[in-house]
Amino acid sequence: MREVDAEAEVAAWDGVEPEAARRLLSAGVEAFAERGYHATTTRDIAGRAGMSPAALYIHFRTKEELLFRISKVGHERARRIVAEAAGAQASPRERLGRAVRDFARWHAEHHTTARVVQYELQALGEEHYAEIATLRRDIDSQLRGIIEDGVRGGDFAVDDIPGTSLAVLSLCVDVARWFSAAGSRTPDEVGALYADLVGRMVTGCAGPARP
Amino acid sequence: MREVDAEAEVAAWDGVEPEAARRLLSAGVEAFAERGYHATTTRDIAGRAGMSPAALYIHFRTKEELLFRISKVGHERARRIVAEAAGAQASPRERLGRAVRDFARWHAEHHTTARVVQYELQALGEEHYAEIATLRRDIDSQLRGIIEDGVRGGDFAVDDIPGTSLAVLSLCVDVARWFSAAGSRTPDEVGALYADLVGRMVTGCAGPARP
DNA sequence: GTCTATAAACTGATAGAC
DNA sequence: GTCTATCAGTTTATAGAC
Repeated sequence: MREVDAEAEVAAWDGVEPEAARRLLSAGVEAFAERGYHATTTRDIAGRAGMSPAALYIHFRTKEELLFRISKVGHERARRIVAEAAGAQASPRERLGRAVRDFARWHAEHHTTARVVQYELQALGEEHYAEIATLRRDIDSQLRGIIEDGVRGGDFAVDDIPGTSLAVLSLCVDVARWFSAAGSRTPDEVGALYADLVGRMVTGCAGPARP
Repeated sequence: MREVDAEAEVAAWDGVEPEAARRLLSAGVEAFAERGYHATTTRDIAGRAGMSPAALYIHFRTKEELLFRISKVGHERARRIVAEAAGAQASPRERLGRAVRDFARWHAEHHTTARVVQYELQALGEEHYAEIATLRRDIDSQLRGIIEDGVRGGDFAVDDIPGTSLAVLSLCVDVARWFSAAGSRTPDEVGALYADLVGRMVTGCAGPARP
């Protein structure tokens, strides 16, 4: 199980050269997700990648830069997922469903990477954080745009658009915290469940037993 | 603002004696929430409490024990909030609304404490973690119980009860991550918004524009 | 109970051989 | 590019004076 996960995460560093840098990024994701950035030592990362402690500094200037590279690639992937759903030729309800399904599923399937992406921002330096924050704002506004479209067109009944948008994003992001590959739910199931729940959240109605 | 927050958090350690231990717990919450457990030094905690580094070890055996005390008191408070709503004499819809409103509001109002409670579990030792995990399972089952009651009585239309329960809990917990006292929402407003959103989540209906 | 001083271990990062 | 060896600084925790 662990090795399968590690393989899957290695595959995500397609553009990175040389191979040793990819191994270090993959080892970093594993270690940061497991223990947190500050509890992880450069020795641990290098060891997981099968190298000496010094080898890390050939490919990354500092431990923080390794984190930044992980965070950047992860955020770009997450942004693309939401942007593709938001830009699709479909109704707001279908776009929202797809955005939530794919975004939540990504956080489940890549929960190790997602955990680092979402919960280790604190450890980034000021300039690196600013760069990541731009990506995060874009993800936020893509999602809010879908909801705004739906409300404008009468598809959704939402009172507090920024609040609902924030809650939907928060719901999906937190999948990274609780999801476990050993648990009873597959990433696909999480995506389907969450798309359904969010669909209900944007639907105002006087259904059964609603006062 | 910082001093007001600090005062508010100090008030939470009512039962703890002596006063120096309360100051250390309060300083620990502040520091852990700001930088994370592993990035916080015992020097920093003691400094914030106006003491020398060695003074911490008079009141706590280790830094981890300080974290455990914070985590335990926080989890007990959170559990009580959910249990009181779950045990109220009211309809499932009212009990769920109250549970979500109060639980989400607590995570907003006490977001520093809640951040430590929810995001520093990793740093606990094995035995301490096991003790906390019991409290967490209880919170989980209290909430699921409300939803089960509602489904049984026909008040709620929920397909996946454990999944919905997990999502509701996750939604509320993650408030601690994003909530900022400087933001535009008050804890009361967050509670009201979340109670509304969760109310919709458990309502199946063929409302406006739902396929 | 609190302080100053310090032990003992570990950490991120570098130097220089190969 | 990678290694071994190591520096300089920091960390948790303790010893002993007051």
